Amino acid sequence: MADDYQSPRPIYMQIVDKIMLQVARNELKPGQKLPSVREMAIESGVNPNTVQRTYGELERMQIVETKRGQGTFITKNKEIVEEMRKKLQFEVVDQFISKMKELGMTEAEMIDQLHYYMKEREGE
Amino acid sequence: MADDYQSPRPIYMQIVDKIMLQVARNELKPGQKLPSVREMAIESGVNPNTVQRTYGELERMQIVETKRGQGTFITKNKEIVEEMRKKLQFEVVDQFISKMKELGMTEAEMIDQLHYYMKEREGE
Amino acid sequence: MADDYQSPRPIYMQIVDKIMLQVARNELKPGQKLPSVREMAIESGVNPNTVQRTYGELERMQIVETKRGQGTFITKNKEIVEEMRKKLQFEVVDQFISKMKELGMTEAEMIDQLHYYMKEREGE
Amino acid sequence: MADDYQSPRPIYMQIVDKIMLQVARNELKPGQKLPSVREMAIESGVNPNTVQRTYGELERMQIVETKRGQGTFITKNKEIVEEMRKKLQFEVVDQFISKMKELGMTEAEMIDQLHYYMKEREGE
DNA sequence: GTGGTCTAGACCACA
DNA sequence: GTGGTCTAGACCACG
Repeated sequence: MADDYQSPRPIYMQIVDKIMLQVARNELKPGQKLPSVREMAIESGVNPNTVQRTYGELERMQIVETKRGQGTFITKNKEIVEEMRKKLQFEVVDQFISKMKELGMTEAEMIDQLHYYMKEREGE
Repeated sequence: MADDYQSPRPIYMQIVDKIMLQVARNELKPGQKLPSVREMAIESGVNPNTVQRTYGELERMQIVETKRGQGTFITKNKEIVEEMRKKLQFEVVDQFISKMKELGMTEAEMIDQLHYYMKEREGE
Repeated sequence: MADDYQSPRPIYMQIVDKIMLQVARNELKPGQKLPSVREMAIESGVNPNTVQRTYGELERMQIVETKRGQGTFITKNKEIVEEMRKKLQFEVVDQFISKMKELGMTEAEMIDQLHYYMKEREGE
Repeated sequence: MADDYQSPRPIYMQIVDKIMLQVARNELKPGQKLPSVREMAIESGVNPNTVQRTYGELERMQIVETKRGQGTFITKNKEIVEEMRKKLQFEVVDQFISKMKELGMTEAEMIDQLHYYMKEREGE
């Protein structure tokens, strides 16, 4: 459903990405309950194993907490959420700068390119 | 050598990336001969099969031409090289914009972030 | 099995040809699962690597899609299948016309030859 | 020059093809002298080894005779030339019929296709 | 179970 | 010497 079997990115990580994004945008709020593994599997048209792995990964990152017998919840720890948000941003910007530098571009050129392609996207 | 065995990106694609970058920066010039499969294998510390795959991939992209018994050469077709260069740039910028938008940022904020992290990197 | 080790055409391409033909003749239908790499390897009496290459090639041609952990499937995109069918036909006819013209033959003569050799083959 | 380093067909066979065609069309006449290996190599922009192999192949087919110290000549044996001409034709037609049959086409359909693509080529 | 990558080592035709 | 193909066998992440 929201997953791409072709992409080189593993499906379970695609779902991780999606959830992290929803958290970062506050669409999923601290303390909110996530769908059960089975529900999410059906929703996403994916094997329950895959969702299990997604939740495991999110738990490792402390973005999510599993309460036995109750389900899986977004952490209430706002520091962690904030940290994650910053890390997401940082990674995007950092990767952009690194790659543009590899291509031999200066900061001014990066901004030029940015303007140029933003215009091309207008109306989206 | 220049490859990372941990990266999820396959080694043969890492070498593809490296060569494409060298072409984009004109460090590898149109018509120039690449090291033979065996030489490159030793240089890169990988199996010749892996390099073979790299060269095959580059040939599919028309960045490289192979002449039987003579070796593998950067294409002399400058249009293809230019197109590739643009595509590389576009992908980087496009991905940046998409991800930043997903994070809910405006163009002004993107440029802010860019400035901010560029300063942090000063001296590199 | 269905491959010819003497032919100048690589084995993996012979298998590609065979599958494309089966698709063109609708013996392999859109969405249908192909044998796993290992199964096909045994069926065809070749190394799994060789089949892997075959499937990779077919995927590049978009005739086949691979879903992680599930297997390899004929594309459901009927346009691509139809396009492939036409391309196969075109290539055969085009090559025939080109070569016959090189031999200095007119259209009438081509048809004559066609009739003549078709009769010779009767009963096949 | 007249050779294609990209084609899967070996260069020496591409030259063989070219010469056979010239003989079939009587552009090269029985008894006529071919250029020396060195001349032909320069003409064709190819390694002399490659031309050597070409002449060897043509000699094996008895289309050409080498007279020591004099050079290489098209055979005067018109039967062989005629046989070759027929064989060339046969192979083209035979391959066409085989492949069209593999695609599941009847004789009528073959002729249809032939007409169709001949029209498309008009003006060439 | 699936496909994907990699190594090691071999053989081949071609230039 | 060059690239191209193939086998055998291994390991991996993924579903």
